[in-house]
Amino acid sequence: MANPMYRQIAEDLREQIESGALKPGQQLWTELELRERYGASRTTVRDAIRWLTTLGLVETKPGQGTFVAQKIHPYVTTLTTSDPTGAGEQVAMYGEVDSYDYDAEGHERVPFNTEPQVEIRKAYGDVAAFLRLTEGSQVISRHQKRYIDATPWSLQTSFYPRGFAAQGADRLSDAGDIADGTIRYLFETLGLRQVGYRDWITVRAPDGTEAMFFNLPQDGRVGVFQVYRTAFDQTGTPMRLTMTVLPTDRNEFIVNVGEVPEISP
Amino acid sequence: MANPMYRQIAEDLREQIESGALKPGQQLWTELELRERYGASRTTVRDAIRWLTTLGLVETKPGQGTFVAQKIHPYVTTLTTSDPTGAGEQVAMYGEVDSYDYDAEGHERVPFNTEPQVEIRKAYGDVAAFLRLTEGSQVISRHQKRYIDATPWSLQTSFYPRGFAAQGADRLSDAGDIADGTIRYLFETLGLRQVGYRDWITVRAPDGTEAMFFNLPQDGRVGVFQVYRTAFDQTGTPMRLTMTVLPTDRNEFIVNVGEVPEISP
DNA sequence: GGGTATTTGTCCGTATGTATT
DNA sequence: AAATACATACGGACAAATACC
Repeated sequence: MANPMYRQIAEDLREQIESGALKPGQQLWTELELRERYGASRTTVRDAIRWLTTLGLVETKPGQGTFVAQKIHPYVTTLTTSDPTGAGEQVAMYGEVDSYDYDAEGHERVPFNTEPQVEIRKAYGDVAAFLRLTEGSQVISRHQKRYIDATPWSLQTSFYPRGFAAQGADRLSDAGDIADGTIRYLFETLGLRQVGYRDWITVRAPDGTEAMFFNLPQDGRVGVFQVYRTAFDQTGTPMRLTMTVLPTDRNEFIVNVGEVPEISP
Repeated sequence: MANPMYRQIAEDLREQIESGALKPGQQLWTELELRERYGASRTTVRDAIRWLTTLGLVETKPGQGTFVAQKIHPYVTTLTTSDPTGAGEQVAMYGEVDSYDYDAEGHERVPFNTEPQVEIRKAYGDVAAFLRLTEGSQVISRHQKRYIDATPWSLQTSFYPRGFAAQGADRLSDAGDIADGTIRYLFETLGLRQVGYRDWITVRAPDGTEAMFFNLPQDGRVGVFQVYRTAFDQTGTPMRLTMTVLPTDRNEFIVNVGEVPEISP
Protein backbone atom coordinates (compact mmCIF):
# COMPACT_ATOMS: atom_id res chain seq x y z
CA MET A 1 0.00 0.00 0.00
CA ALA A 2 2.35 2.67 -1.28
CA ASN A 3 -0.20 5.42 -0.90
CA PRO A 4 -3.32 4.85 1.16
CA MET A 5 -6.59 5.44 -0.61
CA TYR A 6 -7.60 8.31 1.64
CA ARG A 7 -4.38 10.13 0.74
CA GLN A 8 -5.02 9.62 -2.96
CA ILE A 9 -8.50 11.02 -2.60
CA ALA A 10 -7.12 13.93 -0.59
CA GLU A 11 -4.46 14.59 -3.24
CA ASP A 12 -7.07 14.55 -5.97
CA LEU A 13 -9.23 17.06 -4.14
CA ARG A 14 -6.21 19.13 -3.22
CA GLU A 15 -5.20 19.56 -6.83
CA GLN A 16 -8.65 20.74 -7.71
CA ILE A 17 -8.54 23.27 -4.91
CA GLU A 18 -5.06 24.56 -5.67
CA SER A 19 -5.68 24.68 -9.40
CA GLY A 20 -8.68 26.88 -8.72
CA ALA A 21 -11.27 24.44 -10.06
CA LEU A 22 -12.80 24.65 -6.60
CA LYS A 23 -12.94 28.20 -5.35
CA PRO A 24 -12.62 29.45 -1.77
CA GLY A 25 -15.92 29.28 0.04
CA GLN A 26 -17.39 26.87 -2.46
CA GLN A 27 -19.02 23.71 -1.19
CA LEU A 28 -17.24 20.43 -1.79
CA TRP A 29 -19.03 17.20 -2.58
CA THR A 30 -20.80 15.58 0.33
CA GLU A 31 -19.43 12.44 1.94
CA LEU A 32 -22.08 10.39 0.15
CA GLU A 33 -21.12 11.88 -3.21
CA LEU A 34 -17.41 11.34 -2.57
CA ARG A 35 -18.15 7.76 -1.56
CA GLU A 36 -19.73 7.08 -4.93
CA ARG A 37 -17.18 9.17 -6.82
CA TYR A 38 -14.21 7.21 -5.51
CA GLY A 39 -15.89 3.93 -4.64
CA ALA A 40 -14.70 4.12 -1.05
CA SER A 41 -16.31 3.72 2.33
CA ARG A 42 -17.46 6.64 4.39
CA THR A 43 -14.57 6.18 6.83
CA THR A 44 -12.10 6.53 3.99
CA VAL A 45 -13.57 9.67 2.46
CA ARG A 46 -13.82 11.15 5.95
CA ASP A 47 -10.12 10.41 6.49
CA ALA A 48 -9.40 12.23 3.24
CA ILE A 49 -11.41 15.24 4.35
CA ARG A 50 -9.78 15.23 7.75
CA TRP A 51 -6.38 15.31 6.04
CA LEU A 52 -7.37 18.39 4.06
CA THR A 53 -8.88 19.93 7.18
CA THR A 54 -5.65 19.63 9.13
CA LEU A 55 -3.80 21.15 6.21
CA GLY A 56 -6.19 24.07 6.42
CA LEU A 57 -7.50 23.62 2.90
CA VAL A 58 -11.12 22.87 3.73
CA GLU A 59 -13.45 23.25 6.67
CA THR A 60 -16.50 21.22 7.60
CA LYS A 61 -19.76 22.59 8.94
CA PRO A 62 -22.14 20.13 10.59
CA GLY A 63 -25.47 19.98 8.82
CA GLN A 64 -24.19 21.98 5.89
CA GLY A 65 -21.23 20.40 4.20
CA THR A 66 -17.55 20.76 3.47
CA PHE A 67 -16.20 24.01 2.05
CA VAL A 68 -12.97 25.21 0.54
CA ALA A 69 -11.26 27.36 3.17
CA GLN A 70 -11.33 31.12 2.78
CA LYS A 71 -8.08 32.95 2.99
CA ILE A 72 -8.06 35.55 5.75
CA HIS A 73 -6.60 38.93 4.86
CA PRO A 74 -3.67 39.05 7.26
CA TYR A 75 -3.03 41.89 9.63
CA VAL A 76 0.58 43.06 9.70
CA THR A 77 2.22 44.27 12.90
CA THR A 78 5.53 46.09 12.83
CA LEU A 79 7.54 45.12 15.90
CA THR A 80 10.22 47.74 15.49
CA THR A 81 9.62 51.45 15.79
CA SER A 82 11.82 54.44 15.20
CA ASP A 83 10.82 55.55 18.68
CA PRO A 84 11.83 52.99 21.29
CA THR A 85 10.91 55.36 24.10
CA GLY A 86 7.27 54.60 23.37
CA ALA A 87 6.27 58.26 23.52
CA GLY A 88 3.68 57.52 20.88
CA GLU A 89 2.80 54.27 22.52
CA GLN A 90 -0.92 54.68 22.26
CA VAL A 91 -0.76 54.02 18.57
CA ALA A 92 2.54 52.21 18.34
CA MET A 93 1.91 49.24 20.60
CA TYR A 94 -0.11 46.91 18.45
CA GLY A 95 -2.43 49.83 17.99
CA GLU A 96 -1.49 51.09 14.63
CA VAL A 97 -3.49 50.50 11.52
CA ASP A 98 -1.24 51.58 8.75
CA SER A 99 -2.68 53.88 6.20
CA TYR A 100 -2.28 51.30 3.46
CA ASP A 101 -4.22 48.68 5.35
CA TYR A 102 -7.50 48.19 3.61
CA ASP A 103 -9.78 45.23 3.20
CA ALA A 104 -10.84 43.68 -0.08
CA GLU A 105 -13.54 46.28 -0.70
CA GLY A 106 -11.18 49.16 -0.01
CA HIS A 107 -12.55 50.06 3.40
CA GLU A 108 -10.01 51.04 5.96
CA ARG A 109 -9.77 48.42 8.69
CA VAL A 110 -10.77 49.69 12.07
CA PRO A 111 -9.41 48.27 15.32
CA PHE A 112 -11.30 48.18 18.59
CA ASN A 113 -9.96 47.51 22.08
CA THR A 114 -12.02 46.54 25.10
CA GLU A 115 -11.57 48.40 28.36
CA PRO A 116 -8.64 47.06 30.37
CA GLN A 117 -9.57 44.43 32.90
CA VAL A 118 -7.33 45.00 35.89
CA GLU A 119 -6.26 42.48 38.50
CA ILE A 120 -3.67 42.14 41.23
CA ARG A 121 -2.02 38.77 40.82
CA LYS A 122 1.04 36.88 41.88
CA ALA A 123 3.80 36.45 39.34
CA TYR A 124 5.09 33.00 38.56
CA GLY A 125 7.16 31.42 35.83
CA ASP A 126 7.67 33.50 32.72
CA VAL A 127 6.07 36.63 34.16
CA ALA A 128 8.32 36.65 37.22
CA ALA A 129 11.40 35.79 35.16
CA PHE A 130 10.91 38.50 32.55
CA LEU A 131 10.18 41.20 35.11
CA ARG A 132 13.08 39.91 37.25
CA LEU A 133 10.81 39.53 40.24
CA THR A 134 10.91 36.71 42.76
CA GLU A 135 8.27 34.02 42.31
CA GLY A 136 5.06 34.97 44.05
CA SER A 137 5.63 38.74 43.90
CA GLN A 138 2.52 40.76 43.37
CA VAL A 139 1.93 42.34 39.97
CA ILE A 140 -0.75 44.46 38.38
CA SER A 141 -2.15 42.84 35.28
CA ARG A 142 -4.10 44.80 32.69
CA HIS A 143 -5.88 42.65 30.15
CA GLN A 144 -7.42 43.77 26.88
CA LYS A 145 -9.14 42.06 23.99
CA ARG A 146 -8.57 43.44 20.56
CA TYR A 147 -10.80 43.30 17.49
CA ILE A 148 -10.27 44.44 13.94
CA ASP A 149 -13.43 45.02 11.96
CA ALA A 150 -15.32 43.10 14.65
CA THR A 151 -13.23 39.94 14.25
CA PRO A 152 -11.19 38.91 17.30
CA TRP A 153 -7.54 39.65 16.69
CA SER A 154 -5.48 39.49 19.84
CA LEU A 155 -5.49 38.98 23.59
CA GLN A 156 -3.09 41.19 25.44
CA THR A 157 -2.05 41.32 29.08
CA SER A 158 0.43 43.78 30.53
CA PHE A 159 2.12 43.21 33.87
CA TYR A 160 3.64 45.86 36.14
CA PRO A 161 5.32 45.41 39.50
CA ARG A 162 2.75 45.96 42.24
CA GLY A 163 4.97 48.54 43.87
CA PHE A 164 4.44 51.00 41.02
CA ALA A 165 0.93 51.77 42.25
CA ALA A 166 2.03 52.37 45.82
CA GLN A 167 4.88 54.61 44.68
CA GLY A 168 2.50 57.03 43.02
CA ALA A 169 1.27 55.44 39.83
CA ASP A 170 -1.99 54.50 41.47
CA ARG A 171 -4.12 54.70 38.35
CA LEU A 172 -2.31 51.60 37.09
CA SER A 173 -4.51 49.49 39.31
CA ASP A 174 -7.72 51.28 38.28
CA ALA A 175 -9.87 49.80 35.62
CA GLY A 176 -10.33 51.93 32.57
CA ASP A 177 -8.03 53.41 29.99
CA ILE A 178 -5.10 55.65 30.77
CA ALA A 179 -5.67 58.17 28.06
CA ASP A 180 -2.13 59.16 27.20
CA GLY A 181 -0.75 55.65 27.51
CA THR A 182 0.82 53.92 30.44
CA ILE A 183 4.39 54.66 29.37
CA ARG A 184 3.90 58.40 29.52
CA TYR A 185 1.96 57.95 32.76
CA LEU A 186 4.83 56.04 34.36
CA PHE A 187 7.26 58.74 33.31
CA GLU A 188 5.09 61.51 34.75
CA THR A 189 4.44 59.76 38.04
CA LEU A 190 7.59 57.72 38.72
CA GLY A 191 10.12 59.25 36.37
CA LEU A 192 10.53 55.92 34.61
CA ARG A 193 11.69 56.42 31.06
CA GLN A 194 11.39 53.56 28.60
CA VAL A 195 14.62 53.28 26.62
CA GLY A 196 13.97 50.07 24.75
CA TYR A 197 12.19 46.75 24.64
CA ARG A 198 12.75 43.15 23.72
CA ASP A 199 10.20 40.98 21.94
CA TRP A 200 10.30 37.22 22.30
CA ILE A 201 8.20 35.42 19.72
CA THR A 202 7.01 31.83 19.97
CA VAL A 203 4.26 29.73 18.44
CA ARG A 204 2.16 27.24 20.36
CA ALA A 205 -1.26 25.61 20.30
CA PRO A 206 -4.09 27.76 21.67
CA ASP A 207 -5.69 26.83 24.96
CA GLY A 208 -9.45 26.41 25.27
CA THR A 209 -10.15 30.04 26.13
CA GLU A 210 -8.09 31.33 23.25
CA ALA A 211 -9.61 28.90 20.76
CA MET A 212 -13.06 30.05 21.89
CA PHE A 213 -12.26 33.76 21.64
CA PHE A 214 -10.53 33.56 18.28
CA ASN A 215 -13.03 31.10 16.88
CA LEU A 216 -10.28 28.57 16.19
CA PRO A 217 -10.75 24.80 15.99
CA GLN A 218 -10.46 23.24 19.44
CA ASP A 219 -7.76 20.87 18.34
CA GLY A 220 -4.46 22.66 17.93
CA ARG A 221 -4.17 22.72 14.16
CA VAL A 222 -4.15 26.52 13.99
CA GLY A 223 -1.41 27.86 16.25
CA VAL A 224 -1.07 31.18 18.01
CA PHE A 225 1.84 33.57 18.23
CA GLN A 226 2.81 34.37 21.79
CA VAL A 227 4.79 37.58 21.95
CA TYR A 228 6.37 38.69 25.20
CA ARG A 229 7.47 42.31 25.12
CA THR A 230 9.72 43.36 27.99
CA ALA A 231 10.18 47.12 28.29
CA PHE A 232 13.25 48.50 30.05
CA ASP A 233 13.77 51.78 31.88
CA GLN A 234 16.86 54.00 31.88
CA THR A 235 18.56 51.77 34.45
CA GLY A 236 18.09 48.64 32.36
CA THR A 237 15.40 47.33 34.70
CA PRO A 238 12.23 45.74 33.31
CA MET A 239 9.34 48.14 33.84
CA ARG A 240 6.62 46.30 31.99
CA LEU A 241 5.88 42.94 30.46
CA THR A 242 3.25 42.66 27.76
CA MET A 243 2.06 39.27 26.59
CA THR A 244 0.15 39.23 23.34
CA VAL A 245 -1.52 36.18 21.82
CA LEU A 246 -2.50 36.27 18.14
CA PRO A 247 -3.66 33.51 15.77
CA THR A 248 -1.06 32.60 13.17
CA ASP A 249 -3.68 32.31 10.44
CA ARG A 250 -4.42 36.04 10.37
CA ASN A 251 -1.28 37.76 11.59
CA GLU A 252 2.14 38.59 10.23
CA PHE A 253 5.06 40.56 11.61
CA ILE A 254 7.52 43.04 10.19
CA VAL A 255 10.93 43.84 11.65
CA ASN A 256 12.91 46.77 10.32
CA VAL A 257 16.61 47.16 11.02
CA GLY A 258 18.76 50.06 9.87
CA GLU A 259 17.61 52.28 7.04
CA VAL A 260 14.75 50.76 5.14
CA PRO A 261 12.39 52.38 2.64
CA GLU A 262 8.66 52.64 3.28
CA ILE A 263 6.53 49.73 2.22
CA SER A 264 4.88 50.39 -1.09
CA PRO A 265 1.17 49.61 -1.16
CA MET B 1 -23.93 14.29 24.41
CA ALA B 2 -22.44 17.28 26.17
CA ASN B 3 -18.92 16.07 25.61
CA PRO B 4 -18.15 13.21 23.26
CA MET B 5 -16.55 10.20 24.84
CA TYR B 6 -13.35 10.51 22.86
CA ARG B 7 -12.90 14.04 24.16
CA GLN B 8 -13.42 12.91 27.73
CA ILE B 9 -10.82 10.21 27.28
CA ALA B 10 -8.48 12.73 25.71
CA GLU B 11 -9.03 15.16 28.59
CA ASP B 12 -8.33 12.45 31.11
CA LEU B 13 -5.07 11.54 29.41
CA ARG B 14 -4.18 15.17 28.94
CA GLU B 15 -4.45 15.87 32.63
CA GLN B 16 -2.15 12.98 33.40
CA ILE B 17 0.35 14.31 30.90
CA GLU B 18 0.22 17.91 32.04
CA SER B 19 0.28 17.00 35.71
CA GLY B 20 3.46 15.07 35.07
CA ALA B 21 2.05 11.66 35.94
CA LEU B 22 3.07 10.66 32.44
CA LYS B 23 6.49 11.96 31.57
CA PRO B 24 7.82 13.05 28.18
CA GLY B 25 9.02 10.13 26.14
CA GLN B 26 7.13 7.65 28.27
CA GLN B 27 4.89 5.13 26.56
CA LEU B 28 1.15 5.53 26.90
CA TRP B 29 -1.26 2.63 27.19
CA THR B 30 -1.88 0.74 23.99
CA GLU B 31 -5.16 1.04 22.14
CA LEU B 32 -6.24 -2.32 23.50
CA GLU B 33 -5.49 -1.28 27.07
CA LEU B 34 -7.28 2.04 26.64
CA ARG B 35 -10.26 0.18 25.21
CA GLU B 36 -10.59 -1.88 28.38
CA ARG B 37 -9.73 1.02 30.64
CA TYR B 38 -12.50 3.24 29.35
CA GLY B 39 -14.88 0.62 28.00
CA ALA B 40 -14.88 2.19 24.56
CA SER B 41 -14.40 0.89 21.08
CA ARG B 42 -11.10 1.02 19.30
CA THR B 43 -12.38 3.80 17.01
CA THR B 44 -13.16 5.95 20.03
CA VAL B 45 -9.84 5.53 21.77
CA ARG B 46 -8.11 6.21 18.46
CA ASP B 47 -10.11 9.42 18.10
CA ALA B 48 -8.92 10.40 21.56
CA ILE B 49 -5.32 9.73 20.65
CA ARG B 50 -5.67 11.58 17.38
CA TRP B 51 -6.96 14.59 19.30
CA LEU B 52 -3.90 14.56 21.54
CA THR B 53 -1.68 14.06 18.51
CA THR B 54 -3.01 17.15 16.77
CA LEU B 55 -2.50 19.09 19.97
CA GLY B 56 1.10 17.95 19.88
CA LEU B 57 0.92 16.20 23.27
CA VAL B 58 1.61 12.65 22.10
CA GLU B 59 3.02 10.92 19.06
CA THR B 60 2.32 7.47 17.70
CA LYS B 61 4.86 5.03 16.30
CA PRO B 62 3.60 2.05 14.32
CA GLY B 63 4.63 -1.22 15.85
CA GLN B 64 5.80 0.46 19.04
CA GLY B 65 3.10 2.43 20.74
CA THR B 66 1.98 5.91 21.70
CA PHE B 67 4.38 8.17 23.55
CA VAL B 68 4.19 11.46 25.40
CA ALA B 69 5.77 14.07 23.13
CA GLN B 70 9.24 15.30 23.94
CA LYS B 71 9.73 19.00 24.15
CA ILE B 72 12.40 20.18 21.74
CA HIS B 73 14.90 22.62 23.18
CA PRO B 74 14.13 25.66 21.05
CA TYR B 75 16.72 27.53 19.09
CA VAL B 76 16.50 31.29 19.45
CA THR B 77 17.28 33.63 16.58
CA THR B 78 17.76 37.34 17.14
CA LEU B 79 16.37 39.20 14.14
CA THR B 80 17.81 42.58 15.08
CA THR B 81 21.51 43.36 15.16
CA SER B 82 23.41 46.39 16.27
CA ASP B 83 25.10 46.27 12.89
CA PRO B 84 22.55 46.62 10.08
CA THR B 85 25.33 46.91 7.50
CA GLY B 86 25.88 43.19 7.85
CA ALA B 87 29.65 43.54 8.05
CA GLY B 88 29.67 40.58 10.39
CA GLU B 89 27.10 38.81 8.31
CA GLN B 90 28.80 35.48 8.34
CA VAL B 91 27.81 34.94 11.92
CA ALA B 92 24.91 37.33 12.20
CA MET B 93 22.58 35.96 9.54
CA TYR B 94 20.98 33.01 11.20
CA GLY B 95 24.47 31.80 11.80
CA GLU B 96 25.07 32.78 15.34
CA VAL B 97 25.02 30.38 18.21
CA ASP B 98 24.97 32.55 21.26
CA SER B 99 27.42 31.75 23.95
CA TYR B 100 24.63 30.90 26.38
CA ASP B 101 23.06 28.38 24.03
CA TYR B 102 23.67 24.97 25.43
CA ASP B 103 21.70 21.76 25.31
CA ALA B 104 20.38 19.85 28.29
CA GLU B 105 23.72 18.21 29.02
CA GLY B 106 25.59 21.49 28.86
CA HIS B 107 27.21 20.92 25.50
CA GLU B 108 27.41 23.92 23.26
CA ARG B 109 25.12 23.50 20.28
CA VAL B 110 26.94 23.40 17.00
CA PRO B 111 25.38 24.53 13.71
CA PHE B 112 26.26 23.11 10.33
CA ASN B 113 25.42 24.53 6.91
CA THR B 114 25.50 22.62 3.64
CA GLU B 115 27.35 24.08 0.67
CA PRO B 116 25.20 26.55 -1.24
CA GLN B 117 23.31 25.06 -4.13
CA VAL B 118 23.27 27.70 -6.84
CA GLU B 119 20.75 28.12 -9.63
CA ILE B 120 19.72 30.70 -12.17
CA ARG B 121 15.96 31.01 -12.01
CA LYS B 122 13.17 33.31 -13.06
CA ALA B 123 11.57 35.41 -10.37
CA TYR B 124 7.83 35.29 -9.90
CA GLY B 125 5.39 36.33 -7.23
CA ASP B 126 6.89 37.18 -3.86
CA VAL B 127 10.50 36.97 -5.04
CA ALA B 128 9.94 39.42 -7.88
CA ALA B 129 7.86 41.72 -5.70
CA PHE B 130 10.35 41.93 -2.83
CA LEU B 131 13.32 42.52 -5.12
CA ARG B 132 11.24 44.99 -7.15
CA LEU B 133 11.94 43.10 -10.35
CA THR B 134 9.49 42.49 -13.15
CA GLU B 135 7.91 39.05 -13.23
CA GLY B 136 10.11 36.62 -15.10
CA SER B 137 13.39 38.45 -14.47
CA GLN B 138 16.37 36.22 -13.95
CA VAL B 139 17.76 35.84 -10.46
CA ILE B 140 20.58 33.91 -8.86
CA SER B 141 19.34 31.67 -6.09
CA ARG B 142 21.66 30.25 -3.44
CA HIS B 143 20.10 27.53 -1.34
CA GLN B 144 21.42 26.12 1.92
CA LYS B 145 20.23 23.58 4.45
CA ARG B 146 21.03 24.17 8.05
CA TYR B 147 21.45 21.71 10.89
CA ILE B 148 22.03 22.19 14.59
CA ASP B 149 23.57 19.24 16.35
CA ALA B 150 22.67 17.12 13.32
CA THR B 151 18.96 17.90 13.52
CA PRO B 152 17.50 19.78 10.52
CA TRP B 153 16.82 23.34 11.51
CA SER B 154 16.19 25.59 8.55
CA LEU B 155 16.01 25.83 4.78
CA GLN B 156 17.36 29.06 3.40
CA THR B 157 17.40 30.50 -0.09
CA SER B 158 18.90 33.84 -1.05
CA PHE B 159 18.03 35.61 -4.29
CA TYR B 160 20.11 38.21 -6.09
CA PRO B 161 19.36 40.00 -9.36
CA ARG B 162 21.03 38.12 -12.21
CA GLY B 163 22.72 41.30 -13.34
CA PHE B 164 24.98 41.35 -10.28
CA ALA B 165 27.06 38.49 -11.70
CA ALA B 166 27.49 40.13 -15.07
CA GLN B 167 28.47 43.44 -13.45
CA GLY B 168 31.43 41.89 -11.69
CA ALA B 169 30.15 39.81 -8.83
CA ASP B 170 30.58 36.65 -10.82
CA ARG B 171 31.29 34.38 -7.86
CA LEU B 172 27.66 34.81 -6.84
CA SER B 173 26.69 32.29 -9.47
CA ASP B 174 29.42 29.83 -8.52
CA ALA B 175 28.62 27.00 -6.21
CA GLY B 176 30.53 26.97 -2.96
CA ASP B 177 30.84 29.32 -0.07
CA ILE B 178 31.92 32.91 -0.32
CA ALA B 179 34.23 32.95 2.61
CA ASP B 180 33.83 36.50 3.86
CA GLY B 181 30.10 36.59 3.24
CA THR B 182 28.14 37.80 0.25
CA ILE B 183 27.45 41.24 1.69
CA ARG B 184 31.11 42.12 1.94
CA TYR B 185 31.66 40.54 -1.49
CA LEU B 186 28.97 42.72 -3.06
CA PHE B 187 30.52 45.79 -1.51
CA GLU B 188 33.99 44.94 -2.80
CA THR B 189 32.86 44.09 -6.31
CA LEU B 190 29.88 46.37 -6.97
CA GLY B 191 30.19 48.98 -4.26
CA LEU B 192 26.81 48.00 -2.87
CA ARG B 193 26.57 48.84 0.79
CA GLN B 194 23.84 47.27 2.87
CA VAL B 195 22.23 49.93 5.05
CA GLY B 196 19.34 47.95 6.49
CA TYR B 197 16.91 45.12 6.06
CA ARG B 198 13.29 44.26 6.59
CA ASP B 199 12.05 40.91 7.88
CA TRP B 200 8.56 39.71 7.11
CA ILE B 201 7.43 36.84 9.28
CA THR B 202 4.57 34.49 8.51
CA VAL B 203 3.48 31.02 9.57
CA ARG B 204 2.08 28.40 7.21
CA ALA B 205 1.80 24.64 6.79
CA PRO B 206 4.94 22.96 5.45
CA ASP B 207 4.93 21.52 1.94
CA GLY B 208 5.92 17.92 1.30
CA THR B 209 9.62 18.65 0.82
CA GLU B 210 9.83 20.68 4.00
CA ALA B 211 7.93 18.10 6.05
CA MET B 212 10.35 15.46 4.78
CA PHE B 213 13.46 17.49 5.53
CA PHE B 214 12.40 18.61 8.98
CA ASN B 215 10.91 15.27 9.87
CA LEU B 216 7.52 16.84 10.48
CA PRO B 217 4.18 15.04 10.18
CA GLN B 218 2.91 15.16 6.62
CA ASP B 219 -0.38 16.70 7.62
CA GLY B 220 0.06 20.33 8.51
CA ARG B 221 -0.31 20.19 12.27
CA VAL B 222 3.19 21.55 12.89
CA GLY B 223 3.62 24.83 11.06
CA VAL B 224 6.72 26.53 9.73
CA PHE B 225 7.90 30.09 10.03
CA GLN B 226 8.59 31.69 6.68
CA VAL B 227 10.87 34.69 7.06
CA TYR B 228 11.58 36.94 4.09
CA ARG B 229 14.54 39.22 4.68
CA THR B 230 14.92 42.02 2.15
CA ALA B 231 18.26 43.81 2.32
CA PHE B 232 18.57 47.35 0.99
CA ASP B 233 21.57 49.21 -0.40
CA GLN B 234 22.52 52.84 0.10
CA THR B 235 20.03 53.95 -2.56
CA GLY B 236 17.13 52.17 -0.91
CA THR B 237 17.07 49.48 -3.58
CA PRO B 238 16.64 45.81 -2.65
CA MET B 239 19.98 44.05 -3.12
CA ARG B 240 19.11 40.65 -1.72
CA LEU B 241 16.14 38.59 -0.65
CA THR B 242 16.60 35.73 1.78
CA MET B 243 13.80 33.29 2.43
CA THR B 244 14.19 31.12 5.51
CA VAL B 245 11.84 28.32 6.51
CA LEU B 246 11.98 27.01 10.08
CA PRO B 247 9.65 24.68 12.01
CA THR B 248 7.65 26.47 14.69
CA ASP B 249 8.13 23.63 17.14
CA ARG B 250 11.86 24.25 17.59
CA ASN B 251 12.39 27.93 16.83
CA GLU B 252 11.81 31.24 18.54
CA PHE B 253 12.70 34.81 17.67
CA ILE B 254 14.00 37.79 19.54
CA VAL B 255 13.61 41.41 18.46
CA ASN B 256 15.52 44.14 20.30
CA VAL B 257 14.57 47.79 19.94
CA GLY B 258 16.38 50.66 21.60
CA GLU B 259 18.64 50.06 24.55
CA VAL B 260 18.13 46.65 26.03
CA PRO B 261 20.29 44.74 28.49
CA GLU B 262 21.92 41.45 27.58
CA ILE B 263 19.93 38.31 28.12
CA SER B 264 20.90 36.62 31.34
CA PRO B 265 21.49 32.87 31.03
C1' DG C 1 -43.04 26.93 15.30
C1' DG C 2 -42.87 22.26 13.78
C1' DG C 3 -41.53 18.70 10.81
C1' DT C 4 -38.56 16.74 7.42
C1' DA C 5 -34.60 16.04 4.62
C1' DT C 6 -29.72 16.62 4.35
C1' DT C 7 -25.10 16.55 6.11
C1' DT C 8 -21.54 15.97 9.31
C1' DG C 9 -20.27 13.97 14.09
C1' DT C 10 -19.87 10.10 17.10
C1' DC C 11 -19.59 5.22 18.10
C1' DC C 12 -19.66 0.39 17.40
C1' DG C 13 -17.79 -4.08 15.23
C1' DT C 14 -14.57 -6.44 12.19
C1' DA C 15 -10.78 -7.53 9.04
C1' DT C 16 -6.42 -6.93 7.05
C1' DG C 17 -1.95 -4.37 6.20
C1' DT C 18 2.49 -2.68 7.86
C1' DA C 19 6.16 -1.53 11.04
C1' DT C 20 8.78 -2.85 14.98
C1' DT C 21 10.54 -5.73 18.43
C1' DA D 1 9.31 -16.46 12.58
C1' DA D 2 6.12 -14.82 15.82
C1' DA D 3 4.02 -11.42 18.61
C1' DT D 4 2.68 -6.73 19.29
C1' DA D 5 0.86 -2.23 18.10
C1' DC D 6 -0.60 1.21 15.12
C1' DA D 7 -2.68 2.21 10.17
C1' DT D 8 -6.05 1.53 6.80
C1' DA D 9 -10.53 0.16 5.22
C1' DC D 10 -15.10 -1.78 5.28
C1' DG D 11 -19.81 -2.03 7.18
C1' DG D 12 -23.74 -0.13 10.01
C1' DA D 13 -26.38 2.80 13.48
C1' DC D 14 -27.84 6.84 15.73
C1' DA D 15 -27.10 11.82 17.25
C1' DA D 16 -26.71 16.68 16.37
C1' DA D 17 -26.74 20.74 13.49
C1' DT D 18 -28.62 23.15 9.76
C1' DA D 19 -31.68 24.43 5.97
C1' DC D 20 -36.03 24.48 3.98
C1' DC D 21 -40.85 24.02 3.60
